Amino acid sequence: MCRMARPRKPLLSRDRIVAVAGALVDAEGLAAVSTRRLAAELGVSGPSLYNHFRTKDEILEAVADAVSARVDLSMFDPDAGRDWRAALHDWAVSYRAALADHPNIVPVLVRGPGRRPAGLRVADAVFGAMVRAGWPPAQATRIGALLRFFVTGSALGSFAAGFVDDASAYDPADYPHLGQAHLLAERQERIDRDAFETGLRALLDGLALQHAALPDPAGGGPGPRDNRGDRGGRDDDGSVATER
Amino acid sequence: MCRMARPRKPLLSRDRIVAVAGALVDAEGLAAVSTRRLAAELGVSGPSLYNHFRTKDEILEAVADAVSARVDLSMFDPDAGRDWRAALHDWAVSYRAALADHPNIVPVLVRGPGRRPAGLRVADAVFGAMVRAGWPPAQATRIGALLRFFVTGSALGSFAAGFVDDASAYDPADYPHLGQAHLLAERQERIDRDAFETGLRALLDGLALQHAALPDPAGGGPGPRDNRGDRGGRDDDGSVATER
DNA sequence: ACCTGAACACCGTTCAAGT
DNA sequence: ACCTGAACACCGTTCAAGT
Repeated sequence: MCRMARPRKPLLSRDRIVAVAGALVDAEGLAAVSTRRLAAELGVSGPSLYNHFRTKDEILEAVADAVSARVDLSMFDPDAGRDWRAALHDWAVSYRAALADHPNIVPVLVRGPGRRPAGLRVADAVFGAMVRAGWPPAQATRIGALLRFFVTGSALGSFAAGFVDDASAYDPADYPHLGQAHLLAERQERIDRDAFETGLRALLDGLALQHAALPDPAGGGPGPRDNRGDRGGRDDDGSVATER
Repeated sequence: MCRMARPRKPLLSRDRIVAVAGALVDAEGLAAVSTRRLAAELGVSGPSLYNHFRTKDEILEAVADAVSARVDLSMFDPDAGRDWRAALHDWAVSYRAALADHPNIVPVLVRGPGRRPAGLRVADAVFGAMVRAGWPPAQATRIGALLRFFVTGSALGSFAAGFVDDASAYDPADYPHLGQAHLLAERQERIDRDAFETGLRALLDGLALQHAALPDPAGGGPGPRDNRGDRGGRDDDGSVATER
């Protein structure tokens, strides 16, 4: 009966806030998350959240980071025995699957890894593995970036999603090639997945051509060089000349 | 002096609203666009906007469409004499440039072409040109989608943007490969552009391998088939078996 | 330290009223 | 037809007050 202002045991924790916020985003979308609504879901009043996060945006960032943290990175482990191409493929597939499981948070996620720890762990793992595979550091940076472009783009901007399932919206005189556009809507997921697979294969095929054209690594050893721990750190910032 | 409720000449038009909204988005970002703020910028009161658009979101969609409309599509014109690869390259570059000119509207743009006319014109142009170049219709659909994934992903989710320009945020013990991370921030634009170029080349190289492996088009004519106007329209919906 | 209600300065949208 | 002010049901965030 005692309606206290503060219970002996804290009602909230960052983890619980993030878990409930994530569930709410998944169930009802980003727009459903207001501080008042989220607080109600947690059984507290709105301003209570500000004891644990500085802004609502920080809460959403934490939700996004939790999703990023679920992306498998084990394929970049040197002990996993995956070559760079197989590792990139597995990573992209795992990355896309994680985003597809939580599509509503993707708009937050794509704002960049930011200070989110999981985003940084990903960038570090990709970079390290590509350098170990013989890619110049500047190129390793680009590969991490461009694969992220492709995966997040495929998770966010469904191409087929645009085609509304309403044939009357499309006058064939305006769009001579889109007569079947309304059919595309119902097959959206299939098309997006096929486009993702086609694009990923093309991307990896194209990168393989570039990798094959790489000069032998300095020192001329037979195996792939492994420079964990002793990179000079002076050419991993993009300062290496581009090759075109 | 007469403060009339309605002037003899309308104060607003859809075009003027879109133009001012676009300028506001460019100058101060999406968050700065409230109906009241936009109306003030237009010299009217908030609710006036609802005489021209049904929702605020429709206004933003129109702004996004205006940006889409500025993407060059002339490279897909059969008279332009560009092969499919050169046309895709030029389109991707033009597309990215249009988005880079108006980065703040990109989150709206990536929600899909929707009913926006410009988005549909783009999809139609790419699809038509790819089919003319001999790609099976299902594959032509995928190519449009996957290039859109890559271009929008590169415009939205800057990889380097995540690295805050503050070395203290990165404990080398946590991220062994990111010692120079704070340097990345100031080179963000360069890295993103290089990653885009590297990825685009890889994508096109990879697609060229797939195109070269295509069986000869039915009918066995020497030139690329041109089926403008007489596609059956029954296999452009993704029903063609994938080749993996 | 952690939660509360009240309050501030906003939102998008509706609507009756004006001309 | 097109614009207005008033109003409704919200926002994110701050803050003094409680324990």
